[in-house]
Amino acid sequence: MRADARKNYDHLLAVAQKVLQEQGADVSMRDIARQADVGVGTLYRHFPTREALLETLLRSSFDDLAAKAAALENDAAADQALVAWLADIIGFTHEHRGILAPMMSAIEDPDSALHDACVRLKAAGASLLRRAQSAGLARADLDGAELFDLIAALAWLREQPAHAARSERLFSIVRDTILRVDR
Amino acid sequence: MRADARKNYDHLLAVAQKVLQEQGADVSMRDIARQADVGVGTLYRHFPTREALLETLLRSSFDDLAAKAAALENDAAADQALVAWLADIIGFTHEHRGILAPMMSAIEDPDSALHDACVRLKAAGASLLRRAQSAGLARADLDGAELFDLIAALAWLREQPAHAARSERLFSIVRDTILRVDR
DNA sequence: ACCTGAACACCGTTCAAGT
DNA sequence: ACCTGAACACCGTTCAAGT
Repeated sequence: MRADARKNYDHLLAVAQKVLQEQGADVSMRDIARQADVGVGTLYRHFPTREALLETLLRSSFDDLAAKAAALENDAAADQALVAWLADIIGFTHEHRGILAPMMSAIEDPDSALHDACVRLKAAGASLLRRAQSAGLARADLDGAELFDLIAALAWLREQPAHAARSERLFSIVRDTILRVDR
Repeated sequence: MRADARKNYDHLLAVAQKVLQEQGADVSMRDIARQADVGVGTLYRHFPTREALLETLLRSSFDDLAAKAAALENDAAADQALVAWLADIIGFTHEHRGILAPMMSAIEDPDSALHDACVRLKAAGASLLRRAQSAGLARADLDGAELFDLIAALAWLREQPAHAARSERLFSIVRDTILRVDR
């Protein structure tokens, strides 16, 4: 990459990170280019789609979540490992406001730049679930796709301002359903 | 209302109903006006906000849901009454693609034209829940707000194309959580 | 090779001007 | 009293023209 291009690329990423943090993942592409003092075309040249930008920005976070899942595979308590990871995912989507919608589209669109990251997350969750099920610590009649739906639904709720106060309560309800705990 | 205004109003409603059905509740206001062969200003004059239009279009459906809830209050099986009504709500939001987002905003915005309808639904659900709880048929540690969140989350899932195949399965999982059924 | 920004096709919403 | 649609301030995305 040419030096000027590299500089634009890096600067764009830095600015995008800040702007996404402040405005959410659905901020306008124009706004990002504007804040970076760069033509819109330059933004699109480096990141042909919003998903490509999000993927680049969040790659390390996705890697962290995958690594965390892998580490938790060796955790003694298979149920607590699963729950801890679910909480991490929800925390992640909550930190990155607006990321859920593109992720939900990406999971069924193999051409999306976010597709692989989503598939990895889903697989990691499924694996943790299977392990908990093998240990008899999670309900057996649940598969990875259903688990993903439940997490996505909780993540969506968490994005609703009205719901904020009940966030932890509902997480624990769903958690107990997954683990099949009676209280 | 003047005769020409009345005619525009009625025509606008008829066209909006058709267009919303085809395109979803987030269709552009411009498109509605265009399809109705009317200036945008005329649409805004009759319906100052998208919520006002939606409220008018769906008023009878909201009334039906409220009436249904009232009728179910006298149903012998308090648990089945609650579940049947939940299914109705989810069916309603699914029939009217795109209605969930404005409803979620409306419930915390007293100025929204949809606010009252949402509050009524929430209250109706809470009442059916209390009745089921009194009969010992629903878990006691759940309140109306939490129930509303759970329904909203299921309704949201149902709007996700990827989730379609698991829709009924997840409904039954959440249903059993609410009723606290062990299988 | 890369950048720019005008251009195109859209929005939501308002409001002066017309009937 | 009501209707119209241009006007304003935005979008996403592309691509000819410039460096």
